[in-house]
Amino acid sequence: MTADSGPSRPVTTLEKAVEIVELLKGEDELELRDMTTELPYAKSTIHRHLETLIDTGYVLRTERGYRLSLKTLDVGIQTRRNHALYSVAKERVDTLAKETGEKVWCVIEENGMAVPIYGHSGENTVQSNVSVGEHVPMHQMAAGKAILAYLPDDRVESIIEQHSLAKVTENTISDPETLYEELSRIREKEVAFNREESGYRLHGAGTAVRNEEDVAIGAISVSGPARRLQGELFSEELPRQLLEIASDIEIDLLYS
Amino acid sequence: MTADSGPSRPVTTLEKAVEIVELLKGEDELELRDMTTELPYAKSTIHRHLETLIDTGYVLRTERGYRLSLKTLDVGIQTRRNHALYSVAKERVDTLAKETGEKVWCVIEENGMAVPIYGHSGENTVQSNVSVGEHVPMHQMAAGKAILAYLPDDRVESIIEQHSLAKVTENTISDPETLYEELSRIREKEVAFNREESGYRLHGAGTAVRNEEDVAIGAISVSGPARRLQGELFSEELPRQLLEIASDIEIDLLYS
DNA sequence: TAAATGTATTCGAGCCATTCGAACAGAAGG
DNA sequence: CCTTCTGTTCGAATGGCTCGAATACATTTA
Repeated sequence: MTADSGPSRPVTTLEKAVEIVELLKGEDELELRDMTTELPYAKSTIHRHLETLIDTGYVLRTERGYRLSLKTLDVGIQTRRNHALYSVAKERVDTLAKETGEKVWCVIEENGMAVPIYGHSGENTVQSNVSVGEHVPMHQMAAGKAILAYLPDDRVESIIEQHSLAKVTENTISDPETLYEELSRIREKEVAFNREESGYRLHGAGTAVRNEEDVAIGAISVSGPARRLQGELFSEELPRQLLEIASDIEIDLLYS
Repeated sequence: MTADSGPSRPVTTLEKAVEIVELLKGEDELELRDMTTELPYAKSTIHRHLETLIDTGYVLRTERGYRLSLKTLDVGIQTRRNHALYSVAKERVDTLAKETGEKVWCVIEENGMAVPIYGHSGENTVQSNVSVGEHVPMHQMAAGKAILAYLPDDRVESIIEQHSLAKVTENTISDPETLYEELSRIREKEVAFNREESGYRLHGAGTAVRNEEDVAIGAISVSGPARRLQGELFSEELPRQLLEIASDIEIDLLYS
């Protein structure tokens, strides 16, 4: 464990509030009672926290409980908008989705996790296994692997260490050695592939978007049914389109 | 002032944390120094809060400061997904945007404010003056007025009292009497119109989505350039489409 | 290179706010 | 009407938050 174990003197009151918010996040609404059973704090303590959260506008009182307000959505959307990659990638993602007919994602890395910050569906898009804002293990996505391929070695190591390589399908890379080989293969072609590694019947391809130092700041990926994403389209056509869009975005980022 | 002035004994530590988050929300990134000048707390206090927020994953340390992480986006998106209206309205909004070629919104009310929770652009959509998650005064939007028209009188009164009727253009309704007249007119036609009331050159039309007790739980609206949204299309065709979609959504909500 | 300036981070001590538990109120159900 | 369950209020105590000062670190200036 080389990872930092956090601040020496955390603000425990704030930690409690975060626990409450994360509890509410999972459910449509919760009663005070439910929270007292889930959290090791006195009923009155949680109640007072909730009152404060209501006062600040982040929690709403419903007929039979409490839920998070859409002020959380406002914060999230603003945070996304503040990302350099988002604004320049958005329209290009849209057009690529139209061209390919498949789901196109813009993904960034955060705390060692892959986070889709924007997605656009094409004409034929099927239900996908990720959604905006979700934090997904890097090695399970084409975009995540593409980013890993262009991160400093020590970062890659610490990410693997921190969140081990969980298997979700037969094809998921769960061995560090295999992953390292995969990453150098990705660097060769500049494209990462996902062949049913995140879910059955689903394929994906992604390319990193890099800064002036050649370090990944995100990735663009296309995902869809394995049945459609195969053959030359998958291994040649899509990569070409992805490399083009990534290059365009890189240029936009440099000169804006 | 009939509004509650908040809890008698708020958790001030939590309030401080919220202030920090809201400060970060506005900017791409902030240094600790900036925050000490903006907030009346000791440098070490803010520092300790930030450390805790980093530990929980909601704040990231950048090269030269701090910013909110995309965990906030995750929370916001989840909150939206938990909304009953969102999931049923989404696809219908998409199709209406395709049909009309204009921007279509799904809006709900929260704390007396109109909040667009989902928007889909059509073929000809122009840049709009609101975005997802933003909290907008009810009287400035077609959707907001449509919702107000189907809220209990006392709620409407308290909303007007709480957030007064700010003018943003010549046409914005800023007088309560005029607004009440407008609301009864909306109830007659079941459709609300916005004629350059939220921004110049922009028109909009919206209809409320109501529950079994005929109380608004949200609204669907179409907005676009005044030049296009006019004449019979604006006053007849769009309202017909909106009423249909709203009715469909109401049925979906009742039987699901 | 060193000094100087401006940051961030650590730490001790005091005191205030948080926390708890218990008591109260209010709703729901039998 | 009583019982049970959930939410709300309140006093007291103590433990954690806050502050300010001191330290460490980075960046600029002479």
